[in-house]
Amino acid sequence: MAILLTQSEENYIKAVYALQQHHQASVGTNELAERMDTKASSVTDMIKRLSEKSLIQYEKYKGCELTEEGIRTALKTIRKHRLWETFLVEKLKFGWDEVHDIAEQLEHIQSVKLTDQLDAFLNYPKFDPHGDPIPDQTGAIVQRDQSFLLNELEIGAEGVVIGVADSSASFLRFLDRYKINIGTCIQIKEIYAFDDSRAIEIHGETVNLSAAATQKITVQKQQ
Amino acid sequence: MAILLTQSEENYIKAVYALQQHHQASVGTNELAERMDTKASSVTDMIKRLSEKSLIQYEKYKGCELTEEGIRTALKTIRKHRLWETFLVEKLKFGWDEVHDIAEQLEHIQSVKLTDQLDAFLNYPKFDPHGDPIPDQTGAIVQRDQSFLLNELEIGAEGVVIGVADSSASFLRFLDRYKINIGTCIQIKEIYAFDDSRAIEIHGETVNLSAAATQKITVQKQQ
DNA sequence: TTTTATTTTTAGACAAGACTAAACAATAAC
DNA sequence: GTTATTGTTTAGTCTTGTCTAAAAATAAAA
Repeated sequence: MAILLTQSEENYIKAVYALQQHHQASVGTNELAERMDTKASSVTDMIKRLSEKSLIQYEKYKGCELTEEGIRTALKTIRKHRLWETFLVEKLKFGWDEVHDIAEQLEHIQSVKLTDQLDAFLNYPKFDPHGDPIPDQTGAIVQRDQSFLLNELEIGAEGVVIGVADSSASFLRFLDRYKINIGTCIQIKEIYAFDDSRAIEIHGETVNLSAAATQKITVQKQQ
Repeated sequence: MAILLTQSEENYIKAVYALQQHHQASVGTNELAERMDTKASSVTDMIKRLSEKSLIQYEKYKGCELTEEGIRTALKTIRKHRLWETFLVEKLKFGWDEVHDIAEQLEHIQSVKLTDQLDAFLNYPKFDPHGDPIPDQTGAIVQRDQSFLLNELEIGAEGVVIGVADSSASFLRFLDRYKINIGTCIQIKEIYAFDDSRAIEIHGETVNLSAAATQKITVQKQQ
C-alpha cells in the first residue's frame, strides 16, 4: 500500500498538487522546474520515475497530473507539514514567518503513528497558523463557508482573519508589525479610491493598508 | 563554523563517538562497518570524506578517532536525538521501546532554534526516557554520581532505576511488563546462587529477574 | 622469520538525483 | 505553410553513498 518515497519525490508530488490545484489543468515541465528551483531536464527524469510508481499520469510533451494515489500521497505530506507548523507556533512559540523551512524538513519523517499522535496532542486542529486547512487521517479537508479577501469588504464591514494568500517571510513580518494574526478582527473604515488602499480598525487602532496587502488577507465576514 | 553534514555523515560521526566512548581507543574500519550495517570499503570512503572536513583524525591502516570538532558535532546530534525521544514519550505518549527509530530521523532536522525551543518546552530535561544524559547547548553532559548495575547490589539494598544498558525493543517491552521504568524503586530480596537470578521487590510485589536482566538495569543506590 | 590469516584499502561499477548542451516537438507569427 | 519561438526531452557527465572483487598492509602462527 504505502510506497516509500524519497524526500525529493515527496517534494515533487507536493509541487504538482499545488500547481494542479491552482490552475485546473495538467502541469508543464518548465512550470514545475521553476517551482522546484531546478532544471526542466531534471524534472523530466523525476516525472518518469513517479510515473513508473503510478503516482503521476504522464504523456510525453503533454504535461502531467497526479493519479488518485498521487493525490493521497500529496495530502499526507501536506497534513504532516501543517501539523508541524501548528506545533511549532502553538507549542514552541515560533513566529508564523519562521516555521515554513523547518516544517519542510519535518514533513518527511516517516511514521503514521507520529503524525496521528501529534494530531491528537494538538487537539485535532482544523487549520494551521496561516489559516490553511489540515487534512485529517483520511485526507479529508474541511471546507470553510464563504470567505472573502479583505479588499472585497465594503465600508463598515467586519471580518475575522482566517488566512493569508502569501507566506513569504516579508509579508508575515509585515502582518506581525500590525499585530494581524489568525483570529484578528478587522473593520473597514474607509476606502481611498486614488490608490485603492484602506483605512482599517484593528485592536482599537486605525491604520492604512495598501491594496496589495488587502488582496492577500482572507477573512470570514461577521454576521 | 557549523559545517553542513548529510544524514549519512552525521550517522557515521555518531557511531564513531559511541565506539570511541566504549573502548577508549581508535576505531577500526570493520568494527565501524559492523555498527553501520555496511561494508568496510564504504567505511573507508566515508572516513576519508570526514577526514577532509577535519571531523575525524585518520591514518591509513591505523583506525580513526574524532577531532574536537567531531566530538562537538556528535554531541549536537545526540542532544537532538535524546530531546526528541523525551518529547515522544512525555508529550506524545509513545512507549520507550517505540521511540528510537523515529528519533533517528528527527535528529537530522537542521535548526538550532528548534532544538533549543524544544529543550525549553520540555523544561530542560537532564536525562532521556532510557536514562541517558542529554547534552546541553554547549555540549556539556551531567555526570551522575556512582551508579550500579542491578546485579551489583547486595541483599536488602535498594535502588532507583536510572537507565538501561540495552535499548532493544524486546528488552524494553520486557521492562514494561514488569512495570520497570526510569524512577522505579527496586529492592533486592534474595540472590539465587545456582543461576545468579534475583528475587526483587518492585511496586510491593516480589518477582524474579534473570542474571541477564539484572546486568542491563542501571540504578542509583539509595542512602 | 617466513607463512598464514586478518584487516584495510583500492579499483571499478552502480543507482539516485542533479546538471549542461544539444536535439526534438508544438505552437505562434508571418 | 514555412520560419521563429517556446517548451520538452535525450544524451552524457557529476556527486554521494553504496557495492564486489582484488590487492596491499598488518598481525598472528609456525
